[in-house]
Amino acid sequence: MNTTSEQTAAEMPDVSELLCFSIYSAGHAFNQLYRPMLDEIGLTYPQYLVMVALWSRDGRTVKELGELLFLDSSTLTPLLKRMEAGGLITRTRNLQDERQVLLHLTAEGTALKQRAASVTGCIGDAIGIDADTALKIRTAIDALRDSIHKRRR
Amino acid sequence: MNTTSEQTAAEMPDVSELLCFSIYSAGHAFNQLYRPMLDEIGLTYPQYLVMVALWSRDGRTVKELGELLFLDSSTLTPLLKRMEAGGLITRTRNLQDERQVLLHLTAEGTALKQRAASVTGCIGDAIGIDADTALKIRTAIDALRDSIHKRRR
DNA sequence: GGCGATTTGTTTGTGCGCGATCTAAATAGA
DNA sequence: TCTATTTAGATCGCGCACAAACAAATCGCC
Repeated sequence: MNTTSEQTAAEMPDVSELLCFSIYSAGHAFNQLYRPMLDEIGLTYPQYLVMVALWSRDGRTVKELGELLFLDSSTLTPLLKRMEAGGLITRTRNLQDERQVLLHLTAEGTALKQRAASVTGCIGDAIGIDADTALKIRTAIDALRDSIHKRRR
Repeated sequence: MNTTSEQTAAEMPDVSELLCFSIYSAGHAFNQLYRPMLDEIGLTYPQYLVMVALWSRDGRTVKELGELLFLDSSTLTPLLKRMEAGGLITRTRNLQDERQVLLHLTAEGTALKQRAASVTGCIGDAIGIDADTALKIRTAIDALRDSIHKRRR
């Protein structure tokens, strides 16, 4: 008996027993649940998250948005360009610091919030759990995520 | 007061309050946690899940694998081809039903299990939660995912 | 002021992930 | 038997997601 990788074949758990797989597949399920509703307002799921972030506070920088969504600028730049091309947001350099790009909602982007509100409501109905249970799950997962991020530093 | 989308601006929750976002970002965190370890054995995270599935039962069809992992053939076919090119698995048509493709581990693919065992162990240490808590989270998320899948039928 | 280090965002290349569409094999029915 | 339907995979197009490499602006420090 030792602590190296010389383990018996029986020690590899089934894929369905991995916590990471539960989260992985639940993420896909949410994506698929949102897709048809978001299709109707012309958003992808990550774009929807960007809009939610900007609806709550307009004029963020790419970096701020990335820290909020845990996404890299190399993911956000093309995504934001597509949203700009779609007329939802504007991307302008900050005149006080030309390194930064400021993100602002257009009138169209702001107006979309009303239509998106019903999507958010539908999701709540669809997942079929009460707010208290949802909060408990969310708290546990957020703690897990933050713990992982901490260990990656 | 009515039940249409005419809601006040205040009703859109912050992105960090969305359960779907917690799962979305935790999924990314897991992916980033696994990546450096899986890099060393030449696997991506979805490829690792395929390997775990085949280590527990070899000779699955693409369809069976897709049902287990909740992935479409349009995702799996190219992924499995890359794994075949990498010498981890073989893809052969089932002679009893030529529509099916059987997936079998190569000697190299089987051998990789030993090295992967330490990865799975490292993850357990890294996330820093006890098995009981992990099981509770997993059960809740799995129920959520299945509930979503049920409503999409 | 000048210059190296840091910060911010972009580009590039690779690999998912999925809807839509297609092909071939198997099956069901008349 | 012969055709219609179903099933299993493959292909295509698009949009993430991220590492690595890059460019430009700013900061720190003299």
